[in-house]
Amino acid sequence: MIEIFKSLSEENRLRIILLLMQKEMCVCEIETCLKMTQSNASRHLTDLKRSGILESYKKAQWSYYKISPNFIENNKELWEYLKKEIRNMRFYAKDLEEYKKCAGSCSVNKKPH
Amino acid sequence: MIEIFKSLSEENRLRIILLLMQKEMCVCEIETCLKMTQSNASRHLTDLKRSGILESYKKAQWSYYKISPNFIENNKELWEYLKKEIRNMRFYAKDLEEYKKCAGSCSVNKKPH
DNA sequence: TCGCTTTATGAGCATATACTCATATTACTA
DNA sequence: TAGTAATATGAGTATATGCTCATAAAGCGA
Repeated sequence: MIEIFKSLSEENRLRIILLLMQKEMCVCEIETCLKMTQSNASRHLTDLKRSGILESYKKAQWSYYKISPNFIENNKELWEYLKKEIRNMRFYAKDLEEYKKCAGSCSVNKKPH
Repeated sequence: MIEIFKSLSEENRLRIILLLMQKEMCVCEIETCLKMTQSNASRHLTDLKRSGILESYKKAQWSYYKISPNFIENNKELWEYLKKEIRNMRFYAKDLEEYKKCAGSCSVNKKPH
């Protein structure tokens, strides 16, 4: 439980969670949306994964991260609390706005096929 | 919310919360129960109060701390989660044991009256 | 009043955390 | 095959955190 609370007590990690509440994303999308360095995004994602809040899988050269269904299942009250309270965070509106603009900015979405 | 999570992500502060779930206590009782220095206990209590989790009042030379009813009211899901999950902490049984032994150890309870 | 108890807090230290830059690895693509 | 994109991670730095010892303030009681 302490590891979970520790992960949740950092603004940039909560911002990542807000994005992933919309849909799963790869590192470079998150990095772009939140305007953070690749290194920093990757480290926060690793942290959130280690505490069990996120899961990830690889597909070609991309690492996709998403909220862990297992986490939600095992931490129902906390998850409800988080969903409700994250709306009061100062980054909420701005980051959701940014999400709409930049989701799909990753080059995987730009290929003509 | 971040301040709350930050307060909750430290073992000694969770141990204090466990004690205060039983009943309100003064600093020196907590200090004795948890075998921590007076300074350390006081600082953790100040932290928990600042994040809104605890309230305190003074009575003679004692400062009594308790879980803030307001906090519980405003953070219902989180509180339920905490009550449930704190049972799984490694300090749970031991500290409750200690609580039974040392609650009331404070000199205010030793007066003849 | 004087000494004791309780509490809060300043100072200092060791460790943890968040961040950046640089680099290695892996996978795709021209 | 060479180059590009995406990702993870080592190294280094600045700041935050948790702890202790020492001290100050406030209240009680002999």
